[in-house]
Amino acid sequence: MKNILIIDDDIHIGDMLEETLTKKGYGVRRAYSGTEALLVLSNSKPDLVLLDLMLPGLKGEEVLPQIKGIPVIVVSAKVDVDNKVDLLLGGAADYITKPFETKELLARIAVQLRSAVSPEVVSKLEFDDMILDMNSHIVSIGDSNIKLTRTEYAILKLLMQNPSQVVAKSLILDRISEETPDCTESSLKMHISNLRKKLREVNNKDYIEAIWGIGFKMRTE
Amino acid sequence: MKNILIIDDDIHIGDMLEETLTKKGYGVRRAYSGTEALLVLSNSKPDLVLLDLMLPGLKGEEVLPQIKGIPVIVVSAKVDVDNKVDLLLGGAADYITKPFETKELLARIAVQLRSAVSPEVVSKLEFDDMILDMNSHIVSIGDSNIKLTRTEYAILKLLMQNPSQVVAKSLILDRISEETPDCTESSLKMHISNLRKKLREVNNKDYIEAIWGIGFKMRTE
DNA sequence: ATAAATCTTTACAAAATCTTTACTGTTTTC
DNA sequence: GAAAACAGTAAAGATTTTGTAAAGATTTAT
Repeated sequence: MKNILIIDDDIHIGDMLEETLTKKGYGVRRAYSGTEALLVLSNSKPDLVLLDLMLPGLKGEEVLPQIKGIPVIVVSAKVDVDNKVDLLLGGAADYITKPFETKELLARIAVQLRSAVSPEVVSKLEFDDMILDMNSHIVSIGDSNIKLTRTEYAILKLLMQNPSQVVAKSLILDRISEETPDCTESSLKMHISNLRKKLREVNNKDYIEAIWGIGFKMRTE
Repeated sequence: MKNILIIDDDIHIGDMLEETLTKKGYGVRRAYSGTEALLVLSNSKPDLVLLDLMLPGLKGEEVLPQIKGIPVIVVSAKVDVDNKVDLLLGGAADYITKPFETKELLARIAVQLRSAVSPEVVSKLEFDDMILDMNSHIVSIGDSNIKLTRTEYAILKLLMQNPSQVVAKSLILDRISEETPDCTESSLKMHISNLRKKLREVNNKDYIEAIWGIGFKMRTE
C-alpha cells in the first residue's frame, strides 16, 4: 500500500483529500504545518507528498527543498508562471492549482508513484566495493557508511553514473552549480580532495583518477 | 548535448520552439506528422519528445503509447480534464497547454532531462591493433594501456579520425591550439616524437608517418 | 542567536606537461 | 655538390595543472 503525506493547514481541503485518497486505497498521513511535516518526514518515509504552499509558520516553498527522495506534488492557489518555474526547479515533481478536479489529482499522483516505483529506475550505483544509494543518499564501502556533504555526494554520483567515462571539470561544475551556485575550479579541487580523503580513510584506496587537463573519472586498474 | 524531437504540424509554433530550444543549446529534430515521428524514432533516440496532440493522420494520442523509454511532454491546446488524465496515465511525463510561456516550458524540459540518465555513447577509433576510446580517453594496443598527455591524445585522435589522409601540420596546430594555445611547429615536433616513443615502447612499431613538407598520417603498409 | 557544518578562497608545493633551444641527420633545391 | 629547409631527439627551463592546508565566508542546524 502506498502512503501519502498531506501537508495542508486547511482542514476542509485536507479532509476531502484524505477521504478521496483513502477511498482509492492509499494510506494517508496528515501534517498541518511545515514544521510538523518535517517532523513526520524525519520519522517516516511516505511514497509521495502533497504540499500546500500557504502554510502557517514555515512556508511550503521552504519545506520543499528539504524533502529529498520523495516526489512532491505542490497544491496551490497561486498560479503565476515564475512561481511554477521556481517550484519545478526547486525540486517539485509536479504541481496542481486549486480548484482542481479530483480525477486530475489522482492521475498525477498515479504518474508520480508509477515512475517512483518503476523498476527501471536504478536507485543504487555500484563501483568496486562502494555502493551509492540514491534514495537514502548513503554511500558505503563494505560495512562502513561514509558521511558526505551534498556537493561531495553529487560529484561522486556523477562520476559513478559514468564509470567508464572521463567527466569533464566543466561538466561537473555545470551540474554541481545547480546545488551550490558558486562552485569554481578551485573549490572543485577542494571538494575532490575532501572526497578522496573521506574514502581513503576507510580503505586507503584512491577511487578517483585525475585526467590531466580534462577532468576526473573512477579509477579502473 | 541533449536532443529534443518536436512533433508538430504547425510550422509557426514548431519554428518558434526550435529557435527557443536551439538558443538554449539543445539539439532539435522535427517531425510534422505522427507517422513521420515514428519513423524518426525508429532511427534515432532523442533525449526528450515534445508532442503536439493535433496531428494529421496518426493522432498524438496514438503516437504517445508507442514512444518508450523517452520522456514525452505533451503540448496541446485541448484543456478538458479527461484528456489530461488519459495522457498522464497513457505515459506522458508531463503536459503543457497552449498558449504557454517559454520559461515554463524550459523549466519542465529541464526537470525531465535532469532525471533522465545520460546514455553512454560508444565512440571508439580503431587503427590496426590500436584502440582509442573517446569516452575514457584511454588508448590501448593489445592489452597495454598507454598513458598519453592531453596534446598527444588530441594529435593521435586527429590522425586516427582521418586514417587514410595526410593531416597538415597547420591543421594539427589549429586544432591543438584550442587546448594548448602556444603550440608551435617545434613543439609539435616534440609531441609527435614523444607520442611515437610511447607507442614504440609497446610494440616497436612506428604508427605515424611523416609526409615531407606537408604533415603526418597513420602509416599504412 | 549561537554553534556547527559546509563551501569558497588564497596560497603554496609537487607533479605533469609544454615549449624552447640546441644539435644531428635527412631531403630537397639550386 | 653545397646551401637551405625539414624532420627527429634530447635536455632544460617555463608553464600549467593538481593536491592540500589553512582561514574566511556562508549556510544550516540547534
